[in-house]
Amino acid sequence: MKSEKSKNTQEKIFNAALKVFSEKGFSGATTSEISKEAGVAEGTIFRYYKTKKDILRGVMLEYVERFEEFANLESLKKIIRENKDKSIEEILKIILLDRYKVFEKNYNIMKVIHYEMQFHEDIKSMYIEKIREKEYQMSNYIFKQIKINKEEYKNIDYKLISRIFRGMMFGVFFQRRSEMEKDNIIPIEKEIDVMIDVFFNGIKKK
Amino acid sequence: MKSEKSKNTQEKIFNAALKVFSEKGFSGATTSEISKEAGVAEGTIFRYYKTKKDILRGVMLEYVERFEEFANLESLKKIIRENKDKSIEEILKIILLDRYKVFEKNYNIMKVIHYEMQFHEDIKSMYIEKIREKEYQMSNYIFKQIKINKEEYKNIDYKLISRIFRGMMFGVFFQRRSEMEKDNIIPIEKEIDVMIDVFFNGIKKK
Amino acid sequence: MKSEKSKNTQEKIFNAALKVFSEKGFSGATTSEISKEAGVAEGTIFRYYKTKKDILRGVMLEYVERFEEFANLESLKKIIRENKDKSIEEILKIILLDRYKVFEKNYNIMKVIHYEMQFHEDIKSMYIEKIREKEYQMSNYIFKQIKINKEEYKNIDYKLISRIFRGMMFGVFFQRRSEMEKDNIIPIEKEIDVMIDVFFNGIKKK
Amino acid sequence: MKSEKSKNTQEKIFNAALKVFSEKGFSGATTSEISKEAGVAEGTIFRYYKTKKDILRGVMLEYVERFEEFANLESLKKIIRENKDKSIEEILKIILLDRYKVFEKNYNIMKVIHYEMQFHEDIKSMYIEKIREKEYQMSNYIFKQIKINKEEYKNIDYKLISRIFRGMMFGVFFQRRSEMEKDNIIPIEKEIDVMIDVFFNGIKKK
DNA sequence: GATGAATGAGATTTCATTCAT
DNA sequence: GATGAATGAAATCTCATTCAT
Repeated sequence: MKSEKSKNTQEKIFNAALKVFSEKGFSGATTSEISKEAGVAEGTIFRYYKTKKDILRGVMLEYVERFEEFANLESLKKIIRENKDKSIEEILKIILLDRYKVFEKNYNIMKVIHYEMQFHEDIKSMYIEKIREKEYQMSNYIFKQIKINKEEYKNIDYKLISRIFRGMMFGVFFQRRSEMEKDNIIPIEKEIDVMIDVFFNGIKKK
Repeated sequence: MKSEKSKNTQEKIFNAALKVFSEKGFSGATTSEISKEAGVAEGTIFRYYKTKKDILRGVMLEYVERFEEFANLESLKKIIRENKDKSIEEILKIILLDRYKVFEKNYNIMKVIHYEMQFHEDIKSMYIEKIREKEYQMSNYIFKQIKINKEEYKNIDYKLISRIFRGMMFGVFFQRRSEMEKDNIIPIEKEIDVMIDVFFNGIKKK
Repeated sequence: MKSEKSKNTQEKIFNAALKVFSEKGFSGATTSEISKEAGVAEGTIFRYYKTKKDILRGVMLEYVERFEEFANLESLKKIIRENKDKSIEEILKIILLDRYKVFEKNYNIMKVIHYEMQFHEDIKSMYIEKIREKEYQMSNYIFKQIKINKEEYKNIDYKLISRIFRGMMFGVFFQRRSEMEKDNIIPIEKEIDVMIDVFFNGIKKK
Repeated sequence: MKSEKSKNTQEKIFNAALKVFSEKGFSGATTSEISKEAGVAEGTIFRYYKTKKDILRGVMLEYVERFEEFANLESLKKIIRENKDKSIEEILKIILLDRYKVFEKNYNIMKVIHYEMQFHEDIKSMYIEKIREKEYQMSNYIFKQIKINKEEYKNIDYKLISRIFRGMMFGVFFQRRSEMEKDNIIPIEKEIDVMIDVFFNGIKKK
């Protein structure tokens, strides 16, 4: 029976930890800094998380939860169904823009997990099972649809196409974030537009 | 006057540090583990590097050195000149395959620097100046060439095309490495082939 | 909001550090020994002092504080005022005896600071500003009074007389302390008596 | 059979050690810095001194040697004999000026020994036996002479007078050295003049 | 529940000393 | 004799975790 207040405290700790992890990395973060950032005593952290590592597990669980909310096959199918009148390109542009916004909003949590999973087997296997596999399912689903449409599109292994698309998408997204210090960056809408246009033009028969 | 012996010791420490950094991250690595891995006393490390952070700087310097060796505008131009009879697609396939091999060989050092630059301003600014800018120059150079060839290619801002291409390339490369536990992974040659074909088909006029 | 308990811990550490510093010198002292002497864990020291050097700074601050308490121009003037009926010699005997008692009580802290200021510029400049200058002001004040009394005293530069007096006083004080292993040492009262008598007889006109 | 070269090396090490000890203290000095200052390899030090502590013992021995050269009862008596026509004040002024010059020349070595003897019993007992006792003997000798001259001088315990005189002398000498940063310091000749005049006037009968 | 002082294991770093060349 | 690379014990310092209040 979590009280309002204690829920609030846990949240403060979680947010503080996420901030500090994303700025210093898990190992570089100290519970002392997290407690200061959260505005609680250092000991309080350990009433909510048994160990520092446990906070990281909490971050992972939150990541999975958020991911499942915004990225799942059902909602993808729903979007496609609801936009039957639009071309697949148009639909994907909508999806990617949405994904980029989610990406931006959840950048810190993603960054932390992507970095730390290298060093923590439990985080890694959970990531593969709960995130990566879902990600692959979704992109595979899209390009399987296209493969069916044999007349218009080239006959390329849909899994390979799916791989390249995913690589391109995340490559472009991460590249944008790594250029945050630049001021004349191109708008994301324009970049997605061109990315999708080139890619789909590329996989079409002439 | 570095003796053979001492050069050897420094190398052992460097390699050990690189290995441990890539397995545990900079903060998660301990000088004790590095010394064991290198087969030297812990104190010996500090004859070669003033501080642990200094080892990371050494890794960065080595990265820059290696990068400048294999990735510079001159050698890129040379490859293009030497392959004048081949199509731009063919040339890029050669370049990308080469880059992937370099990427694989230098994966650890790249991974370490890409991750750690988030947490160390000095590493980050050096990375931007010495690596990223050069990378951008090179890909921009390639797509500027194509732009000139107006008849065949669509009229898209070459910098934007260059961005998307780089994103795709690194996205695909990193995706491969993050899937190392998979056994049925597609050969890199095939993946590059399709990637280039789709991308160049995509930017051509119909 | 320092609790009683933590104030007590800091004091234990301070006293232990002072003892060990005075027995081994700053560089020769180890935080391990200080912690044992203080009866706390070694790590506890660093909750109260950021670095070992910081403990020395703490010692310096304490020295200044104690010095300002017992040695300031106002209280000197007060003593003189209150003893108007006594001769200057009698007054100075009272002052010197008091100073010697303070000297004995604060011998360790004085010794540590006097020695260490040679090696630490920050300690030295603080010493000069906060201690030596005040010391000079006070002795100068006394001998300026005497100078005014032209009839009785020789016409010697009061600053020079003041210098020699200070030198004699501290020389005698330190000589006593450096002979602690001797058992037949003359009582301080007698030594001060003779010192003052000789000195004032010496500066008087015949 | 010390060769010229090796004698030279030992001397270089000795001088370097003395310099570094006087700047950093014995514990604060490192053999690495001494070797750099001496212009020899670190290992070379240990061919001439078994341990770092041994260098300090060497410094002590050198101090004793120098002291015995310039300060011994025989030469004191000789000076007095040779200046029979001069007053005791005049003779002491000559002696003190000479002692101050020796003091200045040997300041570093004195400073090091005076500081370190607190922390090293062997150094301390050697100091007491070889230096302090001789020092006391000499000043006692002088004031015993004066005591004999009962008519002119007050009847004060010659040992006490001797103590105060020594305290004054070293107090004044050290005070001068501790004011090295000042530029308008009074000449030593003048200070000695006044010091002796005041002191001897002070111990005379009216 | 919350606090924050205290802990102590372990991390980084220093440095006198050794020894192969 | 001289060198300086290597050592490892010990020093300084950090920090996750505990626990009395």
